[in-house]
Amino acid sequence: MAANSDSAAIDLLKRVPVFSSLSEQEFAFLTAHLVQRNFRAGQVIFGEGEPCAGLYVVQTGNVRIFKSSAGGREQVLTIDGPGSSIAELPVFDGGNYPASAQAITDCVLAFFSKQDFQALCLQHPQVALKVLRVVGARLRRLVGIIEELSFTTVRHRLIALLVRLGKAEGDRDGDLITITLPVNNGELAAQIGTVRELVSRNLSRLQSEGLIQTDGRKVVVPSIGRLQAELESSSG
Amino acid sequence: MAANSDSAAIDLLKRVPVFSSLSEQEFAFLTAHLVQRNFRAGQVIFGEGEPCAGLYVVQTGNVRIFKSSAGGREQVLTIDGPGSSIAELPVFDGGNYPASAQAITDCVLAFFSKQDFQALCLQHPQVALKVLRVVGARLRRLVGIIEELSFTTVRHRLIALLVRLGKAEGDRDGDLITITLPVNNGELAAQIGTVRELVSRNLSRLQSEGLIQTDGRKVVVPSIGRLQAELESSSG
DNA sequence: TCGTCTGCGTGACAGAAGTCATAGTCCCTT
DNA sequence: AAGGGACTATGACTTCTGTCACGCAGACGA
Repeated sequence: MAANSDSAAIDLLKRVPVFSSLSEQEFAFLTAHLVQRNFRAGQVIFGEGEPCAGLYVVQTGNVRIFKSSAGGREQVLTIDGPGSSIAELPVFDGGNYPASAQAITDCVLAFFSKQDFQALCLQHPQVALKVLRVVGARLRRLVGIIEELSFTTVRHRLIALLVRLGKAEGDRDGDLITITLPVNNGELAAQIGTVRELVSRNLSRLQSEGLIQTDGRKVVVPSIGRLQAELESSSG
Repeated sequence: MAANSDSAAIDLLKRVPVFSSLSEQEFAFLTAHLVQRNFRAGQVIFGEGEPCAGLYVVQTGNVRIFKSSAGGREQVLTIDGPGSSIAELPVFDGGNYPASAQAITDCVLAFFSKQDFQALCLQHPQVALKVLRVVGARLRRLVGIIEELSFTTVRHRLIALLVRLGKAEGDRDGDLITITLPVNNGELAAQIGTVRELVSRNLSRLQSEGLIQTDGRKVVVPSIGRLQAELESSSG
């Protein structure tokens, strides 16, 4: 688990957006300073409020970043896969982690200490600009979540999620799109800011309206156009 | 309204966090490249979805950044005063403005083109790090909004706002704190993600519970401790 | 094969949120 | 003094949201 010069790991780092402009020597610096850490599915990587030790890059697996409430509910902020960096921000503003991170699947993460990464940014301003670009995308996502929470209903957010899933990873067969929900209803709820029961109810209702057909975690969308049309009709 | 070397303006720029590490010469570069723009109260500075031309620094007045919904509702993301930079992010990720900006009071803003500012960051990595710090704070605020929207009620958010206002700008007189609400109910509603009527109703309810006394836009808080205690009791 | 565990679907309900309509107040202008 | 405009308060109502409780089905290990 210490410094690692495995060439596959280096290849992956080269494909990480934040590092993509570095030279070979600079990678040498990077790989000399990173630490690989493994996490089991479900394991907590860091918790909200903990002091920020450094930055992680996902090498294998998926990680979710989320807030949890006193009452036990969770709100997912983002799910990151291989190549994504996480916790870029607290590295720079010196504060604690603003949310918790948890491994969804078994994961391998590369860890860089705060100091090393700041030094890298000072020596290679390009890296800082790349980080800013990544952070920009993150901010856009957060603004999007705020917009949805503030203006729309659970139904709307669920449809939006289905449409997104359908376009990103649905199996297309003519007009039909078949989605295999990657997670259970409780997790879907955390992703759209509600509870398990409402996800279940709204899926049922969408089915009774003929907008989807469900079979366990398979969701068949007869017409993604009709589904999407629902999004416009209900914007409060 | 073209390049301006007014010394008061320069003094203010020196106090802007993002620029605080620059030397005199670097300020010369800055001031040679900035453009001052004036806005009237209520005027739109840029609209959501417009291409991003550059970055602004608030010199005088207050600016609000907000999302608006199809149904005419608004959700305020942040209110920025003198010394704050706005729209730092779309400068780097190349995308459009993710939200709209509007002058609350009459304003003077300094404008830097995207190109100039990126050049500045490449030459002075310190600036990029400062921007990252500022952006970190912004991201924390957004996460806080998401948390409130996702987990709490209008009542809770209103109380939180009152507590914040009370601590930041309330007139203290023994245990009593008197707040003068800076804006009307509609704007308060936009700041906590709801509508005018609910702000009105909840203020009434808080008064009937003895937690506040209202008189127009004056709000007297007999015990901020009791008010704050309400925040803990209702976290869903 | 039998418990046990996890996840799913639903009914019943309480409270919260939002909409619409109405009436009152204050202030400014004419 | 009268009228208009902006803001506020409130009642009536609908819809949405979240909670609790329960029953059911499939998976899995003992």
